[in-house]
Amino acid sequence: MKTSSPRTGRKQHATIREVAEMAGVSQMTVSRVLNRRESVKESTREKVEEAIQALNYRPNLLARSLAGGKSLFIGLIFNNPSNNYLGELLVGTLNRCREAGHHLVIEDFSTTARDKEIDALIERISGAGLDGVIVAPPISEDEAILSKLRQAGLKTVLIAPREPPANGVSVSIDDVAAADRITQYLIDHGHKRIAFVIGATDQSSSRRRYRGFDLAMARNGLSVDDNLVQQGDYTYRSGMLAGEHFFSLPDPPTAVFASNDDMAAGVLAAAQRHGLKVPDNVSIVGFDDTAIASAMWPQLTTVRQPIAEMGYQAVNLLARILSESEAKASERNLVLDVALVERDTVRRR
Amino acid sequence: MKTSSPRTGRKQHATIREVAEMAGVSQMTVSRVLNRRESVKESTREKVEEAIQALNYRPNLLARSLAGGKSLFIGLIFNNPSNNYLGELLVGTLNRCREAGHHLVIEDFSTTARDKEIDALIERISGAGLDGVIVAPPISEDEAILSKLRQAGLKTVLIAPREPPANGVSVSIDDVAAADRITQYLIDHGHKRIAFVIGATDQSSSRRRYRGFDLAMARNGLSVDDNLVQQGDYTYRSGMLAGEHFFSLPDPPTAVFASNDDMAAGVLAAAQRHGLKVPDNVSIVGFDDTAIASAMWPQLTTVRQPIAEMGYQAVNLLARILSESEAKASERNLVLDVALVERDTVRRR
DNA sequence: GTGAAAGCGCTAACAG
DNA sequence: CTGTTAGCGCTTTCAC
Repeated sequence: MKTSSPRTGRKQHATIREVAEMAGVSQMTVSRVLNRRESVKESTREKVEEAIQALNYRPNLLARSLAGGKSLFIGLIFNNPSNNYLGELLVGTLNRCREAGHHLVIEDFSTTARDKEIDALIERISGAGLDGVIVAPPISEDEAILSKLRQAGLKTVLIAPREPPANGVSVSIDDVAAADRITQYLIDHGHKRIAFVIGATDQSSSRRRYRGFDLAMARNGLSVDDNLVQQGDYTYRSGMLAGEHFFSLPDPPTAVFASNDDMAAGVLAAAQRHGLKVPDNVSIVGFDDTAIASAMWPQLTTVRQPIAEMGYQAVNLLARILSESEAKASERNLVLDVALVERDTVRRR
Repeated sequence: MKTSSPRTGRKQHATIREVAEMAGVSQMTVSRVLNRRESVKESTREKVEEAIQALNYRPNLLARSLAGGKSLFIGLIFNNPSNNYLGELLVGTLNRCREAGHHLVIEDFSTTARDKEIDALIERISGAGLDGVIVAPPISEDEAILSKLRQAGLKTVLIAPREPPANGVSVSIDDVAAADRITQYLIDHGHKRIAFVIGATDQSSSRRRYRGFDLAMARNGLSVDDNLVQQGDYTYRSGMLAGEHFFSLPDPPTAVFASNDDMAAGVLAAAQRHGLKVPDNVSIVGFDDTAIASAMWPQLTTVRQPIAEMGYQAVNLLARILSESEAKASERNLVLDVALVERDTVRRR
């Protein structure tokens, strides 16, 4: 890179000074209209805006941040670059960072298994002069790492953590409400014998999703047959096993709600092996809307988290707690709504 | 954000000036040791380095970029935030950007279908003052968009394009070599009757992967039975159909190579429906190592692209062509190696 | 309402 | 080998 001037485009970029000259005002005035601040006479504002147009002026973010003295350096900690999550999370996070003039520093904790490595990584990020960090799942459920982060004195925002942290800040979805909602969707489609596959016992979301299912059933006066609830572990295989069980029953369910998409795909495979057509003979829904949901056939009706939005909000939250003198426990645990994704695995009964 | 000072950490960050004072030298000297440039007397260098340590000094990237006048603004164009690709691509890209002090501006072309929208987006990014753009697949195969980008005068680097662009710059993998390699892997495991599922006809990678398969078979003196080559379209369903065909044959294959993971999953489903155990009775391999490859059971042996690395190199390439006066057609099309991911769907025969 | 001056933290260019 | 002088493009502070 031997470029001699910044932002080397084909045309040298206009600066605030040129705009000021052209409009016959001071840089300060231009800056004020840029930041839509306080009093600027309507007529001068117009002149300035014309000049901006004419010069195709764009403020230089670097200079702005440097002079302004705001502009945070935010770390994003994750542990699996091929996670479906990550792309979207980065999109939302990056977008907000750009808007607000912050800088995102990504930190890959993938290889982290042993304590020593964790320590090294934490050392690295706390030495990097980051203002705060956003922690993506599943690290946001990893108490070992979280506590070390806290010890290092880093401000953190957790994405979809196990529990809204007592004294922390997080953004998550309401698993209970989401599970309730998709169960209700099944019920609204005339299903009464609905089976459920529970997620991994070591993840808190499993319990919450089960609770949501239970709630919806109860509210509709539907009983939950013990035979129609199977323990899974969020893997395809466990879903398949659960399906085998359901479809071998003398009175099989007309619909199955699996706590994630992988298990739903497993249930589907089992159904097909039993000669059952989906959705004609049995309806299936999942949770998460990961890649497999649209890769399988028929495509899965499921529920999706607003992941990009979560990243976006996480940046906001972090910026807020960083600027607050501390305290103010309000709105520290943001809960976002999910969306129902209707595809091809549910049929009215 | 009402922070009054930049990089608001708990401790105010040290500046180059403080380091200079502490070491009893000028800022320039500190800057020189920071940039490990030219001649600095060993003894002064040491003094400076001590001061840096003592103050826990980190250079401010913003200031560096602003003063240095380098620092590019790079756009990354993609069209599917939940693409498996994207997370990793962003990781590599972002990492290199940070190292080099560049800035990444992400551009989502997801909703882009009609010409008008494309125009609007292109307008937006060419107005944004970007120095250049990196184009992720599958947009990198979209001639309509590519030509408009070119028209707008934007410098581009294509990731995994249809063909190495005649007059462009790209980073890709060698599909032929990769397909050849995994076919050879199957052959090395004693397979002779190997079936192949071709990818979508409208994607160039399909042809290349087929060629690689063919090459390996020919080199090993193995014939390719017409009955053992089926046309697919990169979907799960098409893989399943191909599998149905293969396993209904009087003399079914002992191994199947599907041109992507989704189709491989479909083949697996067909095998299981035919009562065939994988990998005991039949081996299966895929291509891409997307999420489904480790979600299915047994987990899929496949081939994986070094996606993060591709992003990293794309930034390098872009920076290079931006600084070159133009010309210099060498090394404009970087081809990276793939990795074989051995999992549980291949058995020695 | 608007402007002038003084930097943000760093590096380039030229002296010495 | 090292220091001085000028900024990078913007915002802040404080006058007017």
